[in-house]
Amino acid sequence: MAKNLRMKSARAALDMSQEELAKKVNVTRQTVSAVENGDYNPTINLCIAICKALNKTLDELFWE
Amino acid sequence: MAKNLRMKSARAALDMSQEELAKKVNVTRQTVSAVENGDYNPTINLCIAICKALNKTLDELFWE
DNA sequence: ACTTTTTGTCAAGTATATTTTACATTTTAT
DNA sequence: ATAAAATGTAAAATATACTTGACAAAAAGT
Repeated sequence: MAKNLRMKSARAALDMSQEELAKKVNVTRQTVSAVENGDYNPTINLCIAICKALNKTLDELFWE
Repeated sequence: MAKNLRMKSARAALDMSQEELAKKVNVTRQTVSAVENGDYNPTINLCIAICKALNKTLDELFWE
């Protein structure tokens, strides 16, 4: 899978580390890293939680 | 989880059965049924495939 | 230069998404 | 009314999302 640069960028715009985001969405830092690097296929609930934490919508971060 | 009535409605609008949709997105009919009934938490790739099959976006079918 | 924070990654384990098989119920068509 | 198609659901098996613990490397701060 491809890297999610939109997510990485949205997180950077809020000056938030992977660990901070991970804590906010109740997953591990490794999971956040894997999602950003396209290493796997997250569940929709995790995607929604990430969007809310980054003030974005699904289309903005995960639609093609 | 709550039922996904927007998805059910979008599928009905195309006069498509759960089985037809399932075939298009390469999952079983039971999985489509479970997603519509909110019985679990699908992966983002499945959600994207469903959106494409129903000519909708993630925000239209899965965002709150 | 050094320290601290952040990130990438890996291996082994656990939780859960998805499949398979199967049967009952509801809806639609004749 | 009856048959056929569509849907709900459940138990057991498999695939994979996610965790835990750990180490190395890159980036940022002093």
